[in-house]
Amino acid sequence: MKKRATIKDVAKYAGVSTAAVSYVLNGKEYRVSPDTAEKIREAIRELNYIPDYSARSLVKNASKLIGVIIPQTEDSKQLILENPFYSEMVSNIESRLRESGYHLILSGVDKGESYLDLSVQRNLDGAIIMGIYPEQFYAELKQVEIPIVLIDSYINDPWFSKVGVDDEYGGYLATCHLIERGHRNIALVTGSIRKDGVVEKRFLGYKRALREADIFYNPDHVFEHSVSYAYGYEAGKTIASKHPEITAVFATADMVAFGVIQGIKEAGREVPDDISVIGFDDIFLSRMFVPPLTTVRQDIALKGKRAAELLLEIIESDEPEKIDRKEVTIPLSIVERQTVRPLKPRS
Amino acid sequence: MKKRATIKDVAKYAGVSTAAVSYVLNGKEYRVSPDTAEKIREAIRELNYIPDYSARSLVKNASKLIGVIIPQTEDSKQLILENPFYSEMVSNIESRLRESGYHLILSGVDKGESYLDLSVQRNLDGAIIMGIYPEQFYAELKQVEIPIVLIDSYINDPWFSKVGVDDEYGGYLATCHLIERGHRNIALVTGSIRKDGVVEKRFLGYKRALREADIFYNPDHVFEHSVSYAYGYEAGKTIASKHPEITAVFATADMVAFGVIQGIKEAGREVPDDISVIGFDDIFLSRMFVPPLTTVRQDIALKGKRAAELLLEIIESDEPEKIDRKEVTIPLSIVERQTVRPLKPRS
DNA sequence: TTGTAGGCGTTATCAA
DNA sequence: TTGATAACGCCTACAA
Repeated sequence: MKKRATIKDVAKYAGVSTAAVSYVLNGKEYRVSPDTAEKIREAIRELNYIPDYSARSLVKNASKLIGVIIPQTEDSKQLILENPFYSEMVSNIESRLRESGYHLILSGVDKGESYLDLSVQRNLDGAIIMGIYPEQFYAELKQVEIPIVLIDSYINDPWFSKVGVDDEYGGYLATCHLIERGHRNIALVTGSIRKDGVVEKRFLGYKRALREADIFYNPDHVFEHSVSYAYGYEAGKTIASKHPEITAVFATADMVAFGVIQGIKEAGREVPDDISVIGFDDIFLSRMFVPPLTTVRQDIALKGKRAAELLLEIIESDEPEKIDRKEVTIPLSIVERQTVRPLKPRS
Repeated sequence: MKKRATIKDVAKYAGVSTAAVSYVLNGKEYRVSPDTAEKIREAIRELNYIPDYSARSLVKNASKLIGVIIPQTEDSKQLILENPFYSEMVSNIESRLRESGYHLILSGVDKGESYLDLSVQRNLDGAIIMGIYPEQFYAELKQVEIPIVLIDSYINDPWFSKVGVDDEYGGYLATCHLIERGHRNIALVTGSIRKDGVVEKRFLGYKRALREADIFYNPDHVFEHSVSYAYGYEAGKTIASKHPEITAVFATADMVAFGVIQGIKEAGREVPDDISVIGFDDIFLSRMFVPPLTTVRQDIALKGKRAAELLLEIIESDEPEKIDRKEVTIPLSIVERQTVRPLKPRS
């Protein structure tokens, strides 16, 4: 195997010192005569020289590596990447990062494990984190002192930048949409309502909408378990078969909504004729679902892109420690498709 | 910011040399007295020492980093990760890799770009590549001389290991399934048929099945463009409205099948009552689609896992150059759900 | 069983 | 404008 060319080889080939080569490599050409610069560039081309980022990372203490963490499945094995919501975001993060010359290490984190290892082993320049983790997890992360942006998190710590949506408002919007169409017995189907999680906020929005409409909040109408198609399916069946009073459901994620609809059909009832369903996220599948899903739309691609940009902004500032942490909120809107129908003609 | 502990700090703290520390770090404890070993371990714990992989990569010439490449969208911006087929695979690759202490750099590669840069910059220990690229791309990759496994590729080069399915057979299976149920006018809806691509093989299988059943192959019945929901939708509409003779379609990917079905419905006809549809892949959505999709199943998770294992096997062998490249083929089977119906009672 | 020292590929300091 | 040379953090002969 022919050894790869190092900076020394280039220097020798061009008849200069390694320092000179390093200069032209790092945009300090002004430190070198145009003549030698050309010779060096020639040598680089000729030898097919490509710098070693490990060596660079060692001396510059910057790896051009960004960590991206996404939640894992319950059994804590696979990434939850199958959820289009995450993959769409990762995809956009990657392209934005690559555009700026950074690479992305994609990883899950085992339950109880810390991300400390990876981030210091690899000398990460920054990290983007999706999902909710134990407090402990964030505490450790802070110690590493690398810039971090949290996606969809309500962790309140000035060290972290955040991008998310107004989940409470989203929940409110969805529920109002249903209420305005005459529904009063509205179920909530959702993943587990953890303190300070997005789901809790959506839940809060749901309750606020009910309250403002003077509808009695009925705990029996909230179906809480996991954000998955499978659970939605279960809940849908239950609702359709055991809760004739329920005429509409708000599912806190599109994937869950799909399950709910399927479950309802399985139980022999129709959407939206018998029961209306509204989702949350507007993943690209929602458009192609049958029937197309009415949902609370957020711009997922934008979310990923903004997260990447926020991070880069901090990393590339002169004083990363000093720069203000930001919080960007992606707008929300209802997109009406075909899973919600007015219960009765408006009076 | 408190500096991170280095091996020197550990050595000093434990009152030994850096060599000793390195020994226990690298499983060569037999070179050290149990006593000092304990002291060292203590120091590591105390100082929260975590080795720097960059430095390690430099001296060991091994980065514990694996590159994973997935195709990009046509506009060559985002990754095609939204396609659940890919995300499911990536997810499984990641978990298998992490299990063995490797990390994954996820990346797309711009049209015309090479992957050379990334792989040598990062000193990748190996790479897993999905999708089809220009010949040139593979040629360059070979030069880097790192172990590589190709997923779903028909590139024929002993340097590359491969994991895939028997696509020709899959296409054959799908088409036979339709023929056996009395269909004779069977459309093929597919991404572009490139030489040596999986799609071409499936196309070949389709033709073989027709031939064996003495059905005339009608080029007007193949709809070839891109593997996307959107194109499937177009094709579905066209088929339903302009080709009354067609009673069944074989879509070469589930995502396309979804589009086809939607298009057919849009044109006012029903699946499977008017037209039967069979897909390919069995992504997890196929189960939850309405109606549940009949399709050619491949175990996507297994595919990712096997790819990772194949790669690790080569990397961790003593003589990576010598080890035999392998080709693993994931089995295929038809899973009958509700989008295909017999055209007429069997005679 | 232990420690010394050279080297991995870069960058950056400091003289020349 | 140049070029030695000392880091960076780690591993591994080689000596002791």
